[in-house]
Amino acid sequence: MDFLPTLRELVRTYQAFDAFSDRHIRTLGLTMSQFDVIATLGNTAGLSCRDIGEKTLMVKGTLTGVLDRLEKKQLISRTENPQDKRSVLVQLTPAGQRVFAEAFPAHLAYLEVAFRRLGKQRLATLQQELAALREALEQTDKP
Amino acid sequence: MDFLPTLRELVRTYQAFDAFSDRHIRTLGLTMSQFDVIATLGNTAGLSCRDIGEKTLMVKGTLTGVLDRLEKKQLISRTENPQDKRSVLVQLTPAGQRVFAEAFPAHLAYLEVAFRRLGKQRLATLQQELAALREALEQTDKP
DNA sequence: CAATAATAGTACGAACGCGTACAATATAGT
DNA sequence: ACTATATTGTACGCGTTCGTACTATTATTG
Repeated sequence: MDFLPTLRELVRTYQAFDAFSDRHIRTLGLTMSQFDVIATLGNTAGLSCRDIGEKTLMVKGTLTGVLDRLEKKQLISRTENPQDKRSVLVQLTPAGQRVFAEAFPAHLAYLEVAFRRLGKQRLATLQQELAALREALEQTDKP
Repeated sequence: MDFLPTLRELVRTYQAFDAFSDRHIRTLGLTMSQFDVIATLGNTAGLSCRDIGEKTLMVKGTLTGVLDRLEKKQLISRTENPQDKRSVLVQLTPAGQRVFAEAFPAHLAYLEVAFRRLGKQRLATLQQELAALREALEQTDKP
């Protein structure tokens, strides 16, 4: 049973990251999910909900609401996709592109200050061990 | 900017853990938060909301709703604390204790299968690196 | 001792997050 | 071509999460 400290640390660290990131994003008038969508749409010609969901790890049901609120803020637009009338083309509006151009680099810089404290080596180790845990979790489900 | 892969892995791994844990807990008719509260109350003579919040990392506003639903399921009781009439003594009911006695060991065993795949050494490393990141995040906020 | 500040919970609104059900459209299989 | 199946997005309900405001009580302090 001595995985419990690691489990607790995973939860605590994720929560610390989430709070840290959130604190900055809110100063920009966005939520994390909204920022995530804008960051995903930046430098693209538009994506479907399915694509956005895959990249942001949101399920489609969640995405609908987030897009609704972004649309109300006039940061994104939804247009019909002529190739496939089931799907929707989601794009940044000019205002959305301005937010992206400003908020995205600012947020990366903000995060980098914290992450850089660890140093390249420790970041690499952490990534590797996290991936190992994730694979263990995913593999344990399968069979 | 090469902390991004580590950041992504943190999010993915946490999400994988969350989904993995949740899948099992739901089969017991509980949510993660509800389980968390029951696990915290197990083997105690009752705790205040404040105590529970500290251990589960929930803010009090969140806790109220979770406790409401546990009370409706008759798994916990809320009684007045005579020493301090502001605070409330939250305890497991007999039914709650039965759920604790059954669900808690079962869930630990379920989690252990996945975590054991990593081995003691890697778990220790992961815990250590996570803690380092958390401290970096917390320190970056302070000044 | 009275005024003020701190603390414990609850109430409430906004936004997620997930699962399920659903309508519209596309793709396969026959 | 025609039906069965799959995919895309939305609708909706339940539960969580957070922040803010509020009530009731306890501590502090002038």
